[in-house]
Amino acid sequence: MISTYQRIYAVVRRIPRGRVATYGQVAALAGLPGQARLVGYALHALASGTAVPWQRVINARGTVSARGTQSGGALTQRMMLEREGVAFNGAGRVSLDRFGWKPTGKRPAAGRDSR
DNA sequence: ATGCTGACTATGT
DNA sequence: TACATAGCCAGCA
Repeated sequence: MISTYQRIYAVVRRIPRGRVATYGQVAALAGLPGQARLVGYALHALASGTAVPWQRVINARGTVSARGTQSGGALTQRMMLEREGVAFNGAGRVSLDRFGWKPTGKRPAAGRDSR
């Protein structure tokens, strides 16, 4: 039996490397429009060992959300994303316009700088 | 069964 | 752009 969480994990697993998706985005794809909190909570409850690129899931602001415990975990996540090719600006934010994952398969044309 | 908490988002100031 | 407030669902005590 698949729980709501399993659904979220499935969506997150579909995020290609070098791309990031917002909680709201994943929530909508998982069939939970507006329930971004559940996505974050699901990832929090994510058991170690589960193959889910939770690191590619960030908030709508393009920043990495901090999780109560495990201080610095967000920092590690940021490092992993940079390793995949995701660039962070001085404010520690990611340009969703360039690295935001397009579930529709549509891509903002390769190599497109907006600013 | 009820109540609280939680990796969020949208809107208003 | 940043801060504050309201709404939402699932899991645990």
